[in-house]
Amino acid sequence: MGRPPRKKAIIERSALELFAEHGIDGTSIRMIAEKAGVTEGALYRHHASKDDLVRSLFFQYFERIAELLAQAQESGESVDQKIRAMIRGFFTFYDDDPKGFRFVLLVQHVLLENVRGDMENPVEVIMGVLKKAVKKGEIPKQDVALSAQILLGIVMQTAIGHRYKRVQGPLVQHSTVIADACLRVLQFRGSGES
Amino acid sequence: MGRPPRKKAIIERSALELFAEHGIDGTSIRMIAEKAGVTEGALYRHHASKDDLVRSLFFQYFERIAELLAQAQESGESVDQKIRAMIRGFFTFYDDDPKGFRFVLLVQHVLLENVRGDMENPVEVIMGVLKKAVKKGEIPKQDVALSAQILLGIVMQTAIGHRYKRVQGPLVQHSTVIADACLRVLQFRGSGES
Amino acid sequence: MGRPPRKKAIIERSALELFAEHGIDGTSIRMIAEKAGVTEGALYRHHASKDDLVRSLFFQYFERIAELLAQAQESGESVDQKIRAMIRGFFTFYDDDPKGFRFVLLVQHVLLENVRGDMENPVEVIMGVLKKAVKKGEIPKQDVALSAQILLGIVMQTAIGHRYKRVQGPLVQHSTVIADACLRVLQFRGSGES
Amino acid sequence: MGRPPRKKAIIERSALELFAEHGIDGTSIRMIAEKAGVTEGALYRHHASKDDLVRSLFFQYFERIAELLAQAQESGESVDQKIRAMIRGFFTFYDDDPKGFRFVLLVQHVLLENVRGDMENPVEVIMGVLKKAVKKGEIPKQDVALSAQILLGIVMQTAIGHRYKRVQGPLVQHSTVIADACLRVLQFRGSGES
DNA sequence: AATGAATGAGATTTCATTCAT
DNA sequence: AATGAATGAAATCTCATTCAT
Repeated sequence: MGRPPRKKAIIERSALELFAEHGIDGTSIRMIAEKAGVTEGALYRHHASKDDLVRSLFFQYFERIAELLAQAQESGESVDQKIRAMIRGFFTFYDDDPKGFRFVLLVQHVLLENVRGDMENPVEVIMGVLKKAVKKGEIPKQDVALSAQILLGIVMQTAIGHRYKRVQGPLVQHSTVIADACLRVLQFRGSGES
Repeated sequence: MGRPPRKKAIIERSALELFAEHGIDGTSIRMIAEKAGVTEGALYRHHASKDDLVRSLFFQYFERIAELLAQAQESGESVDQKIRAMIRGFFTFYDDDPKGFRFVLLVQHVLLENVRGDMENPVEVIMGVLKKAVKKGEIPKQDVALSAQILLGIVMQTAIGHRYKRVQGPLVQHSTVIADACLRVLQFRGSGES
Repeated sequence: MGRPPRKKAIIERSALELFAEHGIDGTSIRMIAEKAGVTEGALYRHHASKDDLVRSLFFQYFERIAELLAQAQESGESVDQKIRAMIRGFFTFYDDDPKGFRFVLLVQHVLLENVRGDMENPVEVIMGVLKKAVKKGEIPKQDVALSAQILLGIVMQTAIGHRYKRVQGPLVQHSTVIADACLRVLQFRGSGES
Repeated sequence: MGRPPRKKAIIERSALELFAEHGIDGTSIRMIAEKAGVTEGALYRHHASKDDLVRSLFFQYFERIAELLAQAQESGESVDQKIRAMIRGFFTFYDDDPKGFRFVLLVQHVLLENVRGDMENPVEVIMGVLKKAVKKGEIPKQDVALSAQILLGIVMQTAIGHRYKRVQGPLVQHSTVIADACLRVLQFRGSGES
């Protein structure tokens, strides 16, 4: 069996960390090669181009996040359970790999437009949850597209705030507070707080 | 005595728009000069470097936004009035100059760390409002730093969603809905919505 | 009467000092203008170009040095008197204006080729003195061109050594020692030392 | 495994010759690349910058000259033998590679200050020889630092004079005359010239 | 599978000089 | 007489990519 993609994984991780720290354009092929302990040419055995490397990394993460949300969502019955599970899942992901998160944050603006319609997509997953909740009467009728954006904003900004030291400690610790805020936004009146 | 610097404003606006559209690294000095109708060298009379140009533009906007929030905040008596005024102000700013907003969004991650402590700072303004509201008993005791991040996230993501066509129409139209959501997050029980 | 060439002199002195410190190419028109307290354009009222400025400064010094040597030479009767006077004169010049000397040192290689045959020329002055001394039998027959180079080398290197702190104190203090060395080179057996 | 760096030596020699002819600032990277038959970028594989290239070339020569003098010095017993050998060695070096010499002459003023204390240094070698000669009583007590400068000046200026056609023929031909002059400067009374 | 020298295109920046004011 | 904005040309350097070894 051997371990064929050893170098490939090292290269990708090196690239990711450099991208997260210096940005895409601030990271040269040479920097990646150096950090990965290979030469510049070797990179092209695994990826057709720098652009291809970035894309590949982005979609890996993008899919992983969408999947994570989808699974979390399935794990709960009611909206509040689903939302809580999703937020916990997302924050755990952040705590495990903050550099990965920062990378996604950086390239989202460039690459979101390339996301194919048929791909698992975090925003779509959230909207799906909200639509079902409205239909089931768990939350009042509302502009679910807008609500989904708001939830996304809350979660993302919490993570960004963490990066700039405005939010302290592991993010999972804040899961409940954040989830509560989200549910208030959605006007969920459940077993909730209050 | 020398010629008046007719081109400075044009250069800055051209730069801003290109930065907003193609990103900082995606915009070359040549592109800016071309769009502004000057030669590349002309740029360096007004700004020491590309970096300096970016910085200067960012801080212009940064201060303008902080000021806008500070003024809006003063215009209201109660938290809810303040919050509503701030959001309306911010969304109006966005509607007037979406490119400016997009630019700020792009560079914030690079430049936020350079913000001096003595500068007007949007996050500080928001936190100030929240602290006072807690003290006055308008909203329950809470982690105001975290709450400020949440509000910021809600507002920013709404604007981002607008850019990616997930939120439609002028943003001011959504002021009330968004403000309501923010107030629910803060657990404000006022003259509130229904 | 007035004082018309006030600015011109300031500009030239500023240029000279900057050239001496940073070299010709290392000194920009802007630097000179700044140091002289005028604007870039103003420079072109007094000198047609940067090149012209450099040339003009060089020939001013070049002639002054040649003249200085010529006068010193005339002040003495015998070779040794002439040589001693020339060296004392040259070192006094250096002590009075080391920056001027450094400037001349810098540009000599570029400009020596442009020296016109009819100009007063330090090397020619020295050679004239030597030729006459040979004719008068004060010193033995020798390759006066080569001897002139040697004398020049001794004097110049003493000045260079001063700049690099290998030779200490005002250069005039070393006049006698250096002149003695030069006379030994020329095999002058006069009232000489020992 | 990669291609051997066939062009490195060619680049360095091309650079040296252009520097010698047009000066450092008068030589552009493009000129060097063109002369060497490579593209501009190729230069940066072997040297981090133009400055680095200049430095590297200078120290190569600087060390070679210091070594040459050190060896010549060891080859002789008495001062006069040492001095004669050093001058012969130096002039041979000049005759073999006048462009290299001219290059060293050009940059010495810029780079001498960067010479590390632990490097072989021509001036130190000369001073060492003189100190020992004084101690052995071969030459009278004197300011050896100043004497070393004088010897250096004599030798250097001879070479400069050669470049400006004031001294003719291969320099080695003048070794004896120059060495004699140097020994007279030092007041060496040996088997000397009559 | 991998190396790293070399390419080719482009980026930022500098600067002597000109010229409208 | 002077200003300083703007030009135009060039300089240094970077970098994704290719390819001989």
